[in-house]
Amino acid sequence: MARLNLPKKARQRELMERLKADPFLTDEELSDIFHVSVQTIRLDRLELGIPELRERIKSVAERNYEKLRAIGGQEIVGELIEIELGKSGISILTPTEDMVFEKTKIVRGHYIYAQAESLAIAVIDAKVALIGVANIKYKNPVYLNDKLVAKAEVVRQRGNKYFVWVKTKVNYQEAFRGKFILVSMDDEQ
Amino acid sequence: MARLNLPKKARQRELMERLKADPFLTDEELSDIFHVSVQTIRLDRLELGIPELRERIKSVAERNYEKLRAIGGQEIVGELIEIELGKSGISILTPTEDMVFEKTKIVRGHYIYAQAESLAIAVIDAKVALIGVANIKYKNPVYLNDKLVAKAEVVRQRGNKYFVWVKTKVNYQEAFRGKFILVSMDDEQ
DNA sequence: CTACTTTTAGTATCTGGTATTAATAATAGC
DNA sequence: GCTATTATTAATACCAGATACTAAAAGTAG
Repeated sequence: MARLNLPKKARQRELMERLKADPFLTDEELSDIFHVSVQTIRLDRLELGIPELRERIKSVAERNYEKLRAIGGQEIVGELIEIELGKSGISILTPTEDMVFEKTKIVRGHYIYAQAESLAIAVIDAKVALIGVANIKYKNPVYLNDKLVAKAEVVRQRGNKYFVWVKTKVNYQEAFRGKFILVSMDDEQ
Repeated sequence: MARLNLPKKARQRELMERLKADPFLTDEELSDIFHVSVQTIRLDRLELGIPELRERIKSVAERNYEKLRAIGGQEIVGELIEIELGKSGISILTPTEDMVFEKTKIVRGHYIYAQAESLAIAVIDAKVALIGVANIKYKNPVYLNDKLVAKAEVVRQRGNKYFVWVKTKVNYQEAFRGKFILVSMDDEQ
């Protein structure tokens, strides 16, 4: 057999990329792809510090389990660091790689929006609240690793309608502001 | 030893819930929790049709690999089904369990927003676009499994500014509308 | 006490590895 | 050409977390 293929370094580069694209490949599948023995693949992984299949899968699972919390399932996007129910609240969100546009590293608007919206909902002292109308301005682009500090204030309440202002700052500079009108859906009318 | 604990049925119910909450538990850890032997746990899993740890982790990893595409890393939230660059576009999003409030099953606003925003960006025929100002109205609550049809139209263009209206309908009824002002950041000014 | 269900134990086997040692093949140096 | 070095393959022992199967023991109901 011998190696009919790539020299070591090139193979290892390829290997890294392959696994980045698809972390679900076993050593055996990889050995087929590169036409080398399984042992060679293992040696390569060892040199490159790439963990075994199961660990890779596990870390994908765990990472995404957290991501769920970040944007998906949880009640609030960002970390709630202060709250006075019915009055005001502050939350912090540090955008990660997956929240930005690849080319520009500018944070996708809906993450900023999501932080603001969920903060607005959190400060309302009611069982369930729902957005009615939102009026929004994005002032400045926000970049990867900028720290988004959102501050919400309830400015008016009329019946089951709440008017909440949320201002988000990056380095004390306003990056976003939004006016949310929330409708409480408490069972006691 | 014997069983100092739950009868079979109750244990199996508990087991299901435990694994739902934390799919990373091994049979051995479970046998500790319930004070039964590993074999009993395996029998339970067999009866309940719950796959082994590795399969569970794998499915979490795979599922969330897709979810990443849904809200996180990808360029567009929802499925782009028609597009005329610079003019209009339509996208469809069917909200899943993880996009709704647990109690009410109402879709969290930022998913509706994200669909609209990303559609607005998609219709602009420019390398990178960024939200300037958005003016938004949520007309009606949207529920789990409702089919969100978002339609975007470029209504005006001035220099590198684009005005895009996005209307989202559920069952031909308007559920959301938003006005987006996008700023193109093309390198050819 | 017997019949049946539930639980536990034990053994063989599987996958996808780690870790280690040793042999073989390829390539470079001179 | 021969040797030193590097790269590759092979072989073996071991591990976690299982499946699949058989059998025994414990518990429970009639």
